[in-house]
Amino acid sequence: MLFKQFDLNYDRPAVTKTETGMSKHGQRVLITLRKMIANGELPPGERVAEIPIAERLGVSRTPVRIAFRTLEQEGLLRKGDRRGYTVRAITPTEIADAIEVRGVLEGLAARLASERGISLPARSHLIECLSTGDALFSKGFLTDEDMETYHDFNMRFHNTIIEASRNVAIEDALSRNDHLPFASVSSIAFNRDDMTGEFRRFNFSHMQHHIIFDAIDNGQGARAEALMREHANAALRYTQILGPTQDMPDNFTVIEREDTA
Amino acid sequence: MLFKQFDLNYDRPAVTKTETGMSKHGQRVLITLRKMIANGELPPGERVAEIPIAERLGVSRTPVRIAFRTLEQEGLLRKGDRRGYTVRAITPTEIADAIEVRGVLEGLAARLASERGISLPARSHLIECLSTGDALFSKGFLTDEDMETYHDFNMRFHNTIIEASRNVAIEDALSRNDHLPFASVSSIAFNRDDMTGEFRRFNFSHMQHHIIFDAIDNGQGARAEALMREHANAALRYTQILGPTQDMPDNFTVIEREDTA
DNA sequence: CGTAATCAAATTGGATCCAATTTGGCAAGA
DNA sequence: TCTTGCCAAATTGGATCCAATTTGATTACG
Repeated sequence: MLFKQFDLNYDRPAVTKTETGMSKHGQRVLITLRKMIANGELPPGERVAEIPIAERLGVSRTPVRIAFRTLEQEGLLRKGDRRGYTVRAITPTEIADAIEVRGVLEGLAARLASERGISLPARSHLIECLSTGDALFSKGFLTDEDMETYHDFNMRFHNTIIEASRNVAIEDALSRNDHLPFASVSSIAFNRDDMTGEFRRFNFSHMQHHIIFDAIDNGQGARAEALMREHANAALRYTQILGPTQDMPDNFTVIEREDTA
Repeated sequence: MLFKQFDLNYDRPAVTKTETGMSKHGQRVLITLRKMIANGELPPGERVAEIPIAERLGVSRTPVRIAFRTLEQEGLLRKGDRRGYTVRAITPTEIADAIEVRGVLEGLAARLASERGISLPARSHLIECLSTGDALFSKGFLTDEDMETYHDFNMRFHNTIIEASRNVAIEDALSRNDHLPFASVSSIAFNRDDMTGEFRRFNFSHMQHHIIFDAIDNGQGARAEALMREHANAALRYTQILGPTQDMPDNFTVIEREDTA
């Protein structure tokens, strides 16, 4: 997990995570390109060629070629008719679309988890996530560290329900959204200058978690589905914050999970 | 589009479609590997290495490497912990899961199309698809050529609704399913030895198309969504036909669209 | 002056070579 | 006989080279 400002420079030497055993260059190129697209360093509509990118990142064309295909699959690049790729525009509308899709898919997961019943370990895990949140919000305020805690158990809460659905296709369908900024649970943003407002916002989200669990735990599939759909709208706020240029204001902090795939 | 038996051999010299301007080898390798996985020529769980596949297909390792990444994104391959890829098992359960996801996503598309209203050209296109079907079924029986016609307008009907939703994320989320056999509208199968039964089955599907259009055309979003979800279950039949070995009986004919991406 | 044709530069895809890492076997010692 | 360590073979990823295709520009001709 990463805790950072949004507008940091991504040109750092990428020292982290050399222990994975995976190829160094390939992963780094992929992650770097994702971020360059996400923050507009590669403007939407811009044509990207292999050679300039390879030189810019200091690698050969091979890992760049691999990364381009992957980014095309992820929807971040679009291949032209004849030659080359262009950066796909990630507009607030597209993010809102992706959030709506996520709500529907996670709603399906919640309904299936309700109908099929969740395992005891999964249930315990969800309860643990809820308790962690209760402890957080019972203080009456939120710190920056609390936000990281929230981000962590929020992600686990959602992933647990997706697993509990026992429908592997849901995770596959969601994996595309995971690479769009702010369209998945793997990234949240909050305004450091309005922590009171953010407390109320995230507390509301947490209360939704409670009633979603209640619905699932009582086998109320339709209720769980509707609540989870509504819960996804909590992320719609980011489409209001982000302008057309995708500039995140300086007083916002972004927490996101480091992409691995 | 392709009209063929399911168990033909895919080792033919691949003469078709040289006019696309796209790379010959890369596309062919990708398509061939998809089919080899789909029909079990590469058994589930089997470890696939670059060199044997490259030699088997008569190309160098480069296009195979590209194809492996794409197939991993599509969910047909899974990469091992340390090295290599393994063929992901495509069980009837997984196909059923994917069909359920498709129903939910297309249901969302139908609801959005209802709520936002469809354009006049899209409406005309849907009506044209319905008329084509009416002409087909009014004969009282179906021929093999009719099935190809059905497959064609069925695909266009569904794609038109997805476009009419004006939510681009839906198409992205569905694109993964499109590569699973029988999980998308791009492939249908029918029993040549029971064309009477198939007539009734596809006629029912067509009637569903009618009421889905009616719901969309009247702005009944919830109804359209529910109907489209139910409509997806028509594909669930394939999970009954396909055994655990994914063997399609000889008396079944499969119509599927040639994969391009 | 405009249009078409040809040629050069750029870009992409495939093949091959090289380095790095892992896997598996074989041998030696406890 | 079992375990451990080392070496070789295999596999993968990156870099470079080569071929094919496209773009665009310049020139020549109408």
